[in-house]
Formats: sequence, C-alpha cells, structure tokens
Amino acid sequence: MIITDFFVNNDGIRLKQPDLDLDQTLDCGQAFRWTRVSSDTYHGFFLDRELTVSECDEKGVFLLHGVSEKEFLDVWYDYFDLGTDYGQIKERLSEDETLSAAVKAYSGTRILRQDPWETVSSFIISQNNNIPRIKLIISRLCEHYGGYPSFSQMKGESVESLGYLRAGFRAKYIVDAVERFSGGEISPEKIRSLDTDAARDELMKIKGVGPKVADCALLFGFYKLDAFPKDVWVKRVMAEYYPQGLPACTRGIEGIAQQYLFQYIRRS
DNA sequence: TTCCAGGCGTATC
DNA sequence: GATACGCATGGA
Repeated sequence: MIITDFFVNNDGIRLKQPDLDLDQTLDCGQAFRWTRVSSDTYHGFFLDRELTVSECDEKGVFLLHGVSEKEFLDVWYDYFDLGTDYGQIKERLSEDETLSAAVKAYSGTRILRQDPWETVSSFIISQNNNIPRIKLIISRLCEHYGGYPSFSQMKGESVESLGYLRAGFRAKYIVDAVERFSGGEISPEKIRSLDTDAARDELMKIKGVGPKVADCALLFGFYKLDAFPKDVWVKRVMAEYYPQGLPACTRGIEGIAQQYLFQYIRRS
C-alpha cells in the first residue's frame, strides 16, 4: 500500500502527506542539522545529502527541491519514514485522553530515521545544553569536516583537538564514543540487532551516555520505537498525567508517544 | 550577576 | 537505589 502519494515534477518531487509538519518534525529537538529558512521552507542534511523542502500553498503537500525520483526513493522516503501510516498510529494513541490532545495539537510529528553515529554523538552533545547551542556545536563540527563526520573520520580526535567545538565537558565524552565505535567495541550493526534494553546497556558503556541520551539515540538513530527518552519535560508529563505509567495504547511505540507529549508539554 | 539548558559521573548514605 | 552536587559554555 502506498502511504504517501508523490509525483515527479521538473522542479523536484511533490508529495502529499497530511501527517507531516516541517516545524514539528524537523525543528522538534530530534535532529539538529535543519534550518528554517522561511515560514514554509527548511534546508538541511542527512549524511552527505542536502535537501531543501517546502510546504506548498496547499497544506499537506510538499516540494523536495530538485530531488530526482531515484534519490527520493533511495534516501528521503526512508529518512521521513513515509512508508509508515501515522494516521493509524495517531488513532491508536488517541484512545488515551492526554495523548489524544497532544496528537491533535502536533499531528504532523514524525520520527525520522537518522544515522546511528550522528544521533549518538549529537545527543552526547545535547546533555545539559540548549537546542541553539547544540546546533551551533554540531555546525562547527560539520564545517570542520565538510559534513557530519563518521566515527572512522573522527578516529584519533582528542579533547584538545576538539577544542574549537567549545563543547565544554562533553568533549571527553565524544572522544570516548569515537574510541569505542572506531575501535569496534561498539558497532551500529550489533546495536541494531539487539532488543532495546540490551541496546541501551551497550550504548551506556560510553562515558557520558546515560539512559536519556541512549534512548534518544535508539529512538531517533536506530528506529527503536519502544525507546522512551525521559528528559525533564517528559518527567513533568509523567508526574502530571501518568503517575501509574504509560497507558496500554502506547505499547511498542512509546517513543512516538513521547514525541507528541514532549512537544505538547514543552510548548504549552 | 545569576540562572538555565532534551544529563551524567561521582561521592555519599 | 536514592539523592546532592559539580560541570563548560553562552544566552537571557
């Protein structure tokens, strides 16, 4: 079944996807390399790919500027997880009263399928930090390397050599992550193959990776939809609405529920 | 000046 | 296992 209608134009790919909002998906704290260039347009990156995407005058219709059909199907279709039916997911989550309101308010939220290493290192940088500065540090890293570096490219980095990032106490954590990934002690393929609890334990071997950073990486970088990152905002939601724990309708997709709740509590 | 930011490591009980 | 505290940096 085709979840997302698209057609090829001379100016790029045009797609119809009512369950997508650029602000809610690209500027919601799950990805840090997207920039809002105007009210309806974002510019950003996935690995070494660059994209400008606009919402058209017709709501729920988007233009992926200059993208070929092949690039769309090879890269962006998966990145935006366009094969997943968010309508069905939202219907299910709406069994719960609070989630129903959150889903309604942020109905264009999607979980992106990002790169494992990029999310691990990005969320190490995110700890005790604010989003504008997280983006700034990551943009310095990407400028230095001419794109987001792989762990192999970063092999040999030290706290001193990363000084230009101005990442503060997080630099030593990045170095530890680089060493473990580039040394083969931790591999993205292995983490992908593990269940979420085992994968979390694996990631938490890295200095500076605790439960929250690990769950963010698992959810946003390894597509483990049952990972449930508990940051300060989500802890507030849990205390206020779910003192007994999450409702049954979230089972298996706790991470998606988290993303609706995160935005709901944070922007209200 | 002080406080805060998508937390975590360490010390202490 | 629970709780308290320091941590680099930069914007408000």
